[in-house]
Amino acid sequence: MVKIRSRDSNFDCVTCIMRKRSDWSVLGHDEVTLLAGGQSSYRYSAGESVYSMGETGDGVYCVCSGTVAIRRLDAEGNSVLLQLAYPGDTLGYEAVLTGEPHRCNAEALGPANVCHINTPTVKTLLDQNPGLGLQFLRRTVASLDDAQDKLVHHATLSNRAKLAHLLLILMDRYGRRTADGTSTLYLPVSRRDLASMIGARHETVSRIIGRFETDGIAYFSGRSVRIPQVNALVEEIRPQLVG
Amino acid sequence: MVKIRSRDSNFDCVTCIMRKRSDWSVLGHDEVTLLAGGQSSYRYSAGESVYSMGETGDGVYCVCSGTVAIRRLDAEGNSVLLQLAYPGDTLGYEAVLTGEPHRCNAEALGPANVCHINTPTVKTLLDQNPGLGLQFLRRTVASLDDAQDKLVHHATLSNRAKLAHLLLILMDRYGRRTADGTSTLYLPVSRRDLASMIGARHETVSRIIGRFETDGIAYFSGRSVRIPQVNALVEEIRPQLVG
DNA sequence: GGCAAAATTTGACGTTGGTCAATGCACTCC
DNA sequence: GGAGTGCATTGACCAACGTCAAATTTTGCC
Repeated sequence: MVKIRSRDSNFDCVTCIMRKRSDWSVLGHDEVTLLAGGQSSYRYSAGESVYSMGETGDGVYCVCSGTVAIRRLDAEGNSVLLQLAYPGDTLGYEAVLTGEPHRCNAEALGPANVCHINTPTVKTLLDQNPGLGLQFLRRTVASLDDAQDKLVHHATLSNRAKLAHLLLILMDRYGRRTADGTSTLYLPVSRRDLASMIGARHETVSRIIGRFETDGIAYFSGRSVRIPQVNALVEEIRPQLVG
Repeated sequence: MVKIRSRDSNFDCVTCIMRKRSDWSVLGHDEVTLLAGGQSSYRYSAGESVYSMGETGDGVYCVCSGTVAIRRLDAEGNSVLLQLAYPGDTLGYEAVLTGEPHRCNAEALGPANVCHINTPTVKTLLDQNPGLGLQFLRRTVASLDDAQDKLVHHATLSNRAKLAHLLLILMDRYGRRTADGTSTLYLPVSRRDLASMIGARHETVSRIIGRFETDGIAYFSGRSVRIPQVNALVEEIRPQLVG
């Protein structure tokens, strides 16, 4: 993780193009100046930690580029990948709001620019502009909705269906349609993370992948995936409770 | 569901003792008056619906007494019990904030008093008092944290461990310690709901209950549960991935 | 480029837990 | 009081999936 020099206007909230797509879009001109004053930009490499479970929240983080994985570990060290954060997403505000330590790890999955906004600045802005809190609230409600959908899926879908569903979600962000109607996808995560996202073991994911290939549904090579018919994945998602 | 007459001071926000334990505790005197003006009290019987998936949110609901179950259904009609709401909890604000229809059903599990606060009043209060939004935000963050913990449990615990864990949680609210060190518990939900809460089939829950009894861990009779040693339940919760 | 560590795949095996079906039980409604 | 309805329990069966272990590939790092 490297700090980016403060005067670089490519990494300044005032000019940041991500800001308009983020929670901070509700701020007025003076408030953006205040934001810029409490902000520092950092460059992370793949695998570097943005914050860790148990640490005290010392501010919030705003993703400018790259993908950040939000993970939670249980007592035995099993890691579960709960969420992928993308440019425009704000992270770590839970700890600032509750005063509790972070409940998750945040880790850059690849090269990523992430800005830090210190706690005093965040609290001042929250007090000053009710819209900012509502924006955070809307985002948190969306995350909650997402988590609850996952709970429903965990309760009703087979691992095979859950993997198909996850591939469809990843398609939205990482997929490309090629001319002949097939789609390709470069996975942002390892097989282990894939497994933890659907609540299965990584060996099981390997086997499901094998069956997807024999069934002609998706072909994997490392992190590249080729999907001849996206609809075939949709067909896989049928609630049918299974071991 | 029966409307309670408006002038009954036992069901008025100004005098409501639940208010001080709820999100609305941040309101000032004038704001409470405004709240009371936009509020109506209702009495629900067991099984009655407070709101349903797909309906447009026409305000928020505040639980005064009783327990309200928050459920989500999937496309095939499988119901998953996501949350139990207790006196002081505010429900349905997600739909008001996002403008989207309700994503869950809310249903009284037994006799319950629930107040309704109409959307204009809620929006006025949110604009007027930034603390109210922050209060909602804090509560939503807590719900999200809870949902994510469940996701981790679904990914790492066996159904038996999950049921033990659920019983411990229900003990906190519905349990009683008797003189001789044993504890008793009256379940607020059916076996089916119990099953959906841990992501298992109701037959599986029946069998786990049978094994808890042969193992001397917990004895079930209808919705009554007797637990000789609460610690025995804690022992059951060990992450060990399993079928 | 080459070594070490990590990730992935594959196999064999046992268990959990889902499916289907039958029965018993509790409650409500005429 | 009897029929009807939904819930719970139990049994038989087996497919899905976790566990353990070993082989193989990929990745990261000097």
